[in-house]
Amino acid sequence: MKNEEISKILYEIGEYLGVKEIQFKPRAYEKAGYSIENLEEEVSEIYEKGGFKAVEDIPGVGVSIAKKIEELVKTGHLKYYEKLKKSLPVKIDELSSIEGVGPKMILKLYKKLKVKDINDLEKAAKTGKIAEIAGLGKKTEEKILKGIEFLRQSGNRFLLGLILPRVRLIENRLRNLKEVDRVAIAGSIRRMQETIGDLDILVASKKPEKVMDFFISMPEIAHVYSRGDTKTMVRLKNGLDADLRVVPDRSFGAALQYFTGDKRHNITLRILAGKRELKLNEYGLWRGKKLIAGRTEEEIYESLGMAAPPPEIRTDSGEIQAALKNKLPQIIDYRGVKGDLQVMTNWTDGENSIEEMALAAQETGLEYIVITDHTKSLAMTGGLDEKKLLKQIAEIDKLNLKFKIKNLKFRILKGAEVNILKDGSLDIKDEVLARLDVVGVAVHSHFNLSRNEQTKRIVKAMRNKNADILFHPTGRLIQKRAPYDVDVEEIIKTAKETGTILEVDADPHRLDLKDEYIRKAVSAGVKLAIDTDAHSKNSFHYLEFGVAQARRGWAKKDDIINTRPWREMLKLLK
DNA sequence: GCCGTTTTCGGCCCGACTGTTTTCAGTCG
Repeated sequence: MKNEEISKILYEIGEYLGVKEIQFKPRAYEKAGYSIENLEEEVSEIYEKGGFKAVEDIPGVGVSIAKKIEELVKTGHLKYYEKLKKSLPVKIDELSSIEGVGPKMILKLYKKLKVKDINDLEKAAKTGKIAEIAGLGKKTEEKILKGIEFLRQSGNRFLLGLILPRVRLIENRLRNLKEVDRVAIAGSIRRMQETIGDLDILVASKKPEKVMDFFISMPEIAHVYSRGDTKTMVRLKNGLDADLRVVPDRSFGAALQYFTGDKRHNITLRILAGKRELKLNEYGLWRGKKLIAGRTEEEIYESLGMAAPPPEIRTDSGEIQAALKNKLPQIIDYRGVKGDLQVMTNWTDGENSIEEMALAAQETGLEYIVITDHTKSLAMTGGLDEKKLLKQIAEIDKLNLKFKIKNLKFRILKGAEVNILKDGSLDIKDEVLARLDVVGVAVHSHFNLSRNEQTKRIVKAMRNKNADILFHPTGRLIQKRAPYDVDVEEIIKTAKETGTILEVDADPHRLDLKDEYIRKAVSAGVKLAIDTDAHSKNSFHYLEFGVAQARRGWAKKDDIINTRPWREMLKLLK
């Protein structure tokens, strides 16, 4: 049984216990579920290797939950869970995913109307039965119907890369408003998560009514859920929910800290404050009624005895402890990347010529790019064979000469995105690969091999003495395609052993490697490259998302090879 | 049910908004 399934069951148990109005246990199960969801290793493997004790060592898992996990791993099911489901036969995860529907309402709806799932709920709402229940009303009924509709049409989250330009537009518009003293985007966007659920905007102002008026009159607004002087919630036309909070300037830092999250980070921080007889809320850090800090985030963290961890790593996974010991990692800076090691051109499936790509890269501040068109077995892109590759090498030599004459300080390096065949061999001859500056290798077919076969295949490719970088190592497309089944631990091990670089693909649809694997690779001493995988001259700004991904994986400048000038970068390759 | 540089027992984040039960419970973030 996979971690994903185990954590889902633990979450569900938490929800059942919540509906049954049992105290504190729901959060214990939720915590354990979260912990397991974010484990790098499979619980089944942990159990196999270290037994019951090792499972109990997982944070948030004690004797009781460890026993349940043991039963799940051993038998594939859990009697306790089955019993809960029988005692309250409702699709609890389904119902609680509806906006406005919580444990209390689920219980009421089941007791009065025998509502078991979304379809029952929709029927009950449409026939006006919900409004008849004491404590509920017409508006609740409407809200439920709206919630169901939303869940059906756009239940998923938004890709950060697709939403960020629009968000910055709104941010700048607010910044230019004279009633606005300070503005910031908080939440998952500030943490630069791969996908975001909603938009949290924070404003410091002495005239909140004016700010709210302006906000709800913006052209992007589709619907206003609620409007207050401190908090307004809206739905944007693109389907994104947005919250605007207005706070006094003296509380701006506290609010920014609070709304940036994530939730676990904040809970741990508040408990820490409590232990020092302080109270932390979105208005500040307090000793009794005395405001200790609140104007800036920095002064809040400082008053708690630490530097502020970068938002990207605020996940309560060691950053607070590191900060308390003054050992926060110096993670890579957003301007730290000097070159792009995966760039496509119109020689295959890119839109622009080599020269156009080079000039566009230079405009965004890069010092060099590697041209990495596809190779011959990727027929749909018109992949290059040995002969064409040699021709491209000659073309790049010419362009570099041209740049030199023009006194342009920019270097185009020669490379390829070489296709890994089913058996792990490469589709370009070694003697031609040897003439390239950078050889990227990648899987583009046979995604459905068994874990063992897929891992062996990729490991074999990595062992090729010309294979410098493994591009988009797990092949996932966020919200579209799951990663292929591969043992990433083994890939990391092989990377270390062979000196193969692992890529952090910055394309917002890929962001591959994932943050947890980046952290793992970094701590194993494996070097990484952040590449845009650009197929057009307009895609170099993807670098930001790649850097964000690397930051979330605690990667430092030194861990990323293309933070170096190109000559030094090349020295780190095989 | 979990956890501990206050604790192996006694705690568990906390404030805003809505709807409805006119003084507050439920939900959310």
